[in-house]
Amino acid sequence: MREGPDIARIASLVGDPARANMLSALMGGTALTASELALEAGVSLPTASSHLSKLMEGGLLTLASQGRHRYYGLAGPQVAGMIEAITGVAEAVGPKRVRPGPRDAAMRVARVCYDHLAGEQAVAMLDRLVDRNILLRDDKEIRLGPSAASHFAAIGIDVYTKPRRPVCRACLDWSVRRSHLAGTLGAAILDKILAEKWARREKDSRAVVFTPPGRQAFEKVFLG
Amino acid sequence: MREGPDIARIASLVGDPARANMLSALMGGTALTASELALEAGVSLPTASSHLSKLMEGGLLTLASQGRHRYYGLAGPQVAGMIEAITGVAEAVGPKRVRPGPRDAAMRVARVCYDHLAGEQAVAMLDRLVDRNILLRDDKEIRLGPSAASHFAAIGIDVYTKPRRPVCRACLDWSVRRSHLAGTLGAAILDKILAEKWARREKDSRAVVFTPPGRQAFEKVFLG
DNA sequence: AGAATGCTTCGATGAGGATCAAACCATGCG
DNA sequence: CGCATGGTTTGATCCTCATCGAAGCATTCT
Repeated sequence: MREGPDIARIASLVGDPARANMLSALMGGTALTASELALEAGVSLPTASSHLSKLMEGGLLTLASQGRHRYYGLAGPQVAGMIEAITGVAEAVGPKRVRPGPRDAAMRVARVCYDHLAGEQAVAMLDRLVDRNILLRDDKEIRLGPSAASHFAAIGIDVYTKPRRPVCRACLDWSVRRSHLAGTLGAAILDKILAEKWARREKDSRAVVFTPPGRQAFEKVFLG
Repeated sequence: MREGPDIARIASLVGDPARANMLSALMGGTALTASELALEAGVSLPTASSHLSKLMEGGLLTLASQGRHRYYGLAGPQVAGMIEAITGVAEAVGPKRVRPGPRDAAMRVARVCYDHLAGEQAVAMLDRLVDRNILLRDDKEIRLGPSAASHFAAIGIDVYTKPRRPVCRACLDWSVRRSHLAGTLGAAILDKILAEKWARREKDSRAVVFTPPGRQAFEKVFLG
């Protein structure tokens, strides 16, 4: 008999289809209401509510009450990382789909990972930022380079304020299998991309689709 | 309703206590027989056998038949990574144990992670190898440095033969939260440590305990 | 061949948990 | 207020699946 952290408890929380769908939906990064999650999971409201209590009790979700709305979100980056790891195995092990549907293709290029950008574009961006010495990569510990503050300030992102979460973090990309940028800086960049309308979120998907001029602007700023 | 890789299927496989215990046991890296796994999981042999079929069908295990023995092992590094990710969340979310027992302390210093060394010692080792330019770290992609071949050849490890698995890989350490060395080189180094009797495996645990002279030898070779 | 060991399959049992309808709170609106 | 909307709780139903004893294969040892 083994001891230690109760991994079965956590895994079984993810192991129910309804809950798994809810968690996948929340990987989009935006917090959702119980009704929205019920819809995503394809179950009735009471059922969803029951599942949400369990996920809360298990510490996988956070809850923000606003008036009569209650917004559920992932508890943190660690939980998001776990979901990605499980997704990776499911992808590798699951039925090899002959044709990767069009939505999958878009997902590989750019998608939302919790609160930051993932996919080929995100990996390329981090590589380029490191090449230009704006960020310094040393193991998973990504740090700000000397010119980082001025560079990001120029595009309206403040890297000085120090919140609880680290500014930079590496996050292993699910499709590319290399790291992309997470942390508050990664989140701020995604915010910027959406605020500038360089890209829009695909409905009911994590995919992020750049507009032609948006892509140009993005490349100018981050890959230039 | 969501589509995509069936994450619930994978997670529910890990979500049963008996199966979770088996997988945890296999994180030790050595393949085990059905009877050994039944003992680990605290279930009868028929029950264990049933669980093992499910894990096989789910693609989480590999099977090597040798005579009348059937050795079950983890299907690969990706599966091991997933287990570590889940363990991390379970640890973070679970009941904060006031005192980390002595076994936990040993685990933090050095333990087996699938087929290579993990823990503080392993992280320190990788850092030092990178500092000395024996290995080159660039993102998760760790590569051999110019002097790697001769350096490892000197201690009887051949880094030339190219198997299917990559020679070097970074693996995020569960306790230290930084990367340590995985891949065939990581596995070879662990083999060396155990072959030279610098350390021994703690019984029924993933902990690795160095002997005083063994630690000295290890530090001389890898941290020197 | 016969016996012993290692493991899987079969069958029956039982418990946990997913589900939804209906009833029940809570907040916001007119 | 009273009604509507968003959410949770309760209760009853149903079904999956974990469990183990007994029997069945397979491989090795003598």
